[in-house]
Amino acid sequence: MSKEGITSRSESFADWYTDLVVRAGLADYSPVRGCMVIKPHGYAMWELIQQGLDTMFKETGHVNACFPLMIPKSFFSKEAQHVEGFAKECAVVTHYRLKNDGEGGVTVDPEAKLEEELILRPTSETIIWDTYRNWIQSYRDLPILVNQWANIIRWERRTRLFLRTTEFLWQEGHTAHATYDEAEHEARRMLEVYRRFAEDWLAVPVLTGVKSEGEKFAGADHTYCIEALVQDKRAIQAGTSHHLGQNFAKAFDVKYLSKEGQLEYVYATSWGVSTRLIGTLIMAHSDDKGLICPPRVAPIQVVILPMGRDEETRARTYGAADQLASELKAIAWSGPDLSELEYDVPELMHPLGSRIRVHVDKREKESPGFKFNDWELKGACLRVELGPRDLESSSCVVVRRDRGEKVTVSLSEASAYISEQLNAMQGDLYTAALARQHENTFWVDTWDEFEKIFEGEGGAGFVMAHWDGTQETEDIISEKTKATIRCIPFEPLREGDDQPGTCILTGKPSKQRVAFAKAY
RNA sequence: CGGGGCAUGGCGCAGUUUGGUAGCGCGUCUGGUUUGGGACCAGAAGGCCGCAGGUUCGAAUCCUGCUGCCCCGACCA
Repeated sequence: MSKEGITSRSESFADWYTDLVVRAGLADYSPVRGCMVIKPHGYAMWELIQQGLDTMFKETGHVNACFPLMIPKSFFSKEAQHVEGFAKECAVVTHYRLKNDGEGGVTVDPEAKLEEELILRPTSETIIWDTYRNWIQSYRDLPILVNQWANIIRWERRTRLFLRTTEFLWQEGHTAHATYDEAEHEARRMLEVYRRFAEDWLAVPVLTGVKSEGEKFAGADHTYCIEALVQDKRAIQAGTSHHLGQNFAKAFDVKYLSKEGQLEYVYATSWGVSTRLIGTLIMAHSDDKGLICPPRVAPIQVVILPMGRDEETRARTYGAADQLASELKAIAWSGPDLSELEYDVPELMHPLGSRIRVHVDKREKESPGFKFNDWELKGACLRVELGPRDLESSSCVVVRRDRGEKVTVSLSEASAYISEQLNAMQGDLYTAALARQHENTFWVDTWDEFEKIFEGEGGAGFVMAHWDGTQETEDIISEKTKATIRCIPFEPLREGDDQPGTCILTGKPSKQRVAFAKAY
């Protein structure tokens, strides 16, 4: 990485990503291995994501709560399936006190050993279902629709900023229902919320579908997911929604008295997205100059750069910049109306009302050229240049981050133009990403071709191919090609995808094509 | 858990082969000139060379041990 700019994507996609995250001031490494500091600029993106999703959760009838970070170890033996998935990556609290080691440091006090060790939550199903047992007696107590915004600890071997860290932020919804069908509806409905959020807010098109047995959450009956494709043609799981069946109700003995007076086990769902969404949108849209951020989740949507050589000129350009900024701040901007896209969500979900997020950059030490590059790196959606030449003609120069073209606009029309361009950029980013997804989705019918497409390093896009439905075949395929089944899509991507065929590897009968890809 | 790399002012690095006053760039601070695509000049501050031993008159440099981080594989959101 040179002192100016970041590693290019063509040189090394992985280095590009890390350079971007660090240099754009989104996050940084911490003193603890695998953990990151989310810096204000990156955290602002997370806050916008939270606001958008939380509104949608409220509109679908959910309420927020917060459960403890530490979970008794004994809870983990209650549900064997679930433990299998996480046991290898749990942090354990064994003591509750330190003492002086006599050499100027501290040491764990062996006298302060916990009677029962505590697990730092890798996910909260166990403690939540232990709690739900007390909340649920009759059918009148159902459904329970609770979400929590929380941090999670998973001791991952290999970590990457935002994509996989030891500690990360997420939300986890945990719902309880009287019937299988109701839980099924909930799991599907929340997946649709995720799809809508990914597409409308993050401008990232996703495949929706069900996970294969091998890829599903260990404690689930079945798992749904949204899968995105990023610029290096790798897939990334951007959100999951699980139908947990009665697994946790049985493990924690959660029963309700039905209308008919019968004691029945409760059905459950859980669903979550994490700070990984930030990594996803970075890899989906950004370029070699830095972050390209969809306006809806951009901490700074418009940056105004007033310029001037001398005090007198600056007084004038600063005045004009402040004036424009206050005009923009008065505009209620919540993003384009994408309702024509017709989502399969019963509840009306409208984006938050908000104001245009604008910043006037009055740093006098930095040259305009430096500021151009700096804001391109940081992902301001629109840059407004306002210098003496512009004031002569009562205009300004507006540059869209994703286009880079300089457009001269009169000051009287600037705020309306900027508002329009934010809408346009939100839509254009989605369209571009969708085109990229289409260009990188392939239909393959022979094993030779399948192996060839996944040859070499890096991703190869989505490959739609037939699969005989067995775990063994899935394992062999991933061993040979590094590609995994990302999902079994709900809807055929192309006509005939949902028709029977023969397995790409074994030649055995296949019910439908599934989406393969190399994944993050 | 295997393989590789790295550890030197705030950041990025050189110096290590062949031991001899700790250097460069960026950033920071001061002053001045600048400002439409990463400005310039002058001056200044800032280091237990990851830790612990050892060899030596003398160690960033050689030897031994340790620790940490990053990257690549197997496992995972």
